[in-house]
Amino acid sequence: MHSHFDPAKCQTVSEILSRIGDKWSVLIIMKLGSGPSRFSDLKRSVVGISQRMLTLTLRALERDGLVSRTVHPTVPPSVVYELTDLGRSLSKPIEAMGGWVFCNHEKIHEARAEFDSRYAASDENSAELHKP
Amino acid sequence: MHSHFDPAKCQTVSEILSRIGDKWSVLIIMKLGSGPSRFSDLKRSVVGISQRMLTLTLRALERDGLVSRTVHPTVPPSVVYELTDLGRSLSKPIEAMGGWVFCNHEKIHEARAEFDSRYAASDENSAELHKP
DNA sequence: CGGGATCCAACGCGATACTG
DNA sequence: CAGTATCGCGTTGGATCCCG
Repeated sequence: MHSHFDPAKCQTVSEILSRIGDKWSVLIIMKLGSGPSRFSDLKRSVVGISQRMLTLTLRALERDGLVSRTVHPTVPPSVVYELTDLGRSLSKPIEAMGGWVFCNHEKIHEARAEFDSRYAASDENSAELHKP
Repeated sequence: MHSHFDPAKCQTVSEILSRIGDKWSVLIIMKLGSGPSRFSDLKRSVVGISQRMLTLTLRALERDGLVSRTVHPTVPPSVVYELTDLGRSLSKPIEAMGGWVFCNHEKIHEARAEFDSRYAASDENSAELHKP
């Protein structure tokens, strides 16, 4: 049976998807899906992330109960992040999305290329050469 | 065996998820999942969206080949948007995400409440940050 | 009716510097 | 090592006006 798209459910889905669907959350969840990581590990694995965004995203994920944060009071402090049960259960639909993207991203890029070439033909000489 | 989270795949997934995971795309895809809609229909169904964001989001979805745009040259022009086959296939993993959210959003809100109350104790005026 | 163009406010996010 | 604090700019997105 198919679920209908009732408005209330949609908005909740949208809200959560906006949260976990941002650029960095998915990458972090995917990385943590293969095991716990320390802060520096994450920073190295998630290429291009700033320490600020890593901290903010981790706190958001922790706040949502998807990631746990464990501080080991060693002399150089080490903090280990790990998916909670909730976070691990989220990995499944994310993997489903991942599978879909893996199967269809070529079609998307083809569609984009076609769309762009069609659009560029009618607007090719309006490229902005000067900016205020 | 199941897919590991290899970096290349993750970044592609992240990119697409960022695109379709934004606030409005999901709502529009969900709405179109129940059948074709005209521009005004969508504007009315997707509560809170501005005509600008509706236009921009629809064009992005069209560019990605997820939505088709059909113009009927009637005297009052009418434009009908509809999911493509690709868009319909995307509905499935989105529904999977939706199902997960539907089952777990209470846990998320509980986790947030607990996190906020714990955090508010040490910084009581940070509660104001979450208000519109 | 559908949507492009423009102005402007808000904030997301990176870069940098400083703590414990 | 694992953050926090501050600044600054680029992008996002709403409001408004106008056009086919």
